[in-house]
Amino acid sequence: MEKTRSGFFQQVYRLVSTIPEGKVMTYGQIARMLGGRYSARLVGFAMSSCPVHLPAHRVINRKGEMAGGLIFGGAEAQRALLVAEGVPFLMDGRVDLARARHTPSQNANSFCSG
DNA sequence: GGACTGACCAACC
DNA sequence: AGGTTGGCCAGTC
Repeated sequence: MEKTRSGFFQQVYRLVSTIPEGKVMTYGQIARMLGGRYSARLVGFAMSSCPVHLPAHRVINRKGEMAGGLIFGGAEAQRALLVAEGVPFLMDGRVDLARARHTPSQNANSFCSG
């Protein structure tokens, strides 16, 4: 009955929903943290679905770029949201994963018990 | 009911 | 050092 077992997507949504402001996560990191390195594709696809109001704008690719979620209105809007939250960017216009990368304490269930 | 598609990443050579 | 391929899950026609 654990939602976490309902599906890989649920795990992604759960993890993404725990990303604080001013922080971002990469598909690979989420995928690897969930178990598979090849699952990155699912993470990206999970965002594409965006069935719920998830901070998908805080999820970007490995290079720090954004796919321009068709849900936000475009990569520009996507980046605007991150900038508004205070996410550090590089001169190239990419997210500074070096500082914006969010690293959960291997336990993103901080709200699970709550 | 079956096959294709879809915001990617990392190992292999 | 770079180019190519494999792989995961869910939704849709």
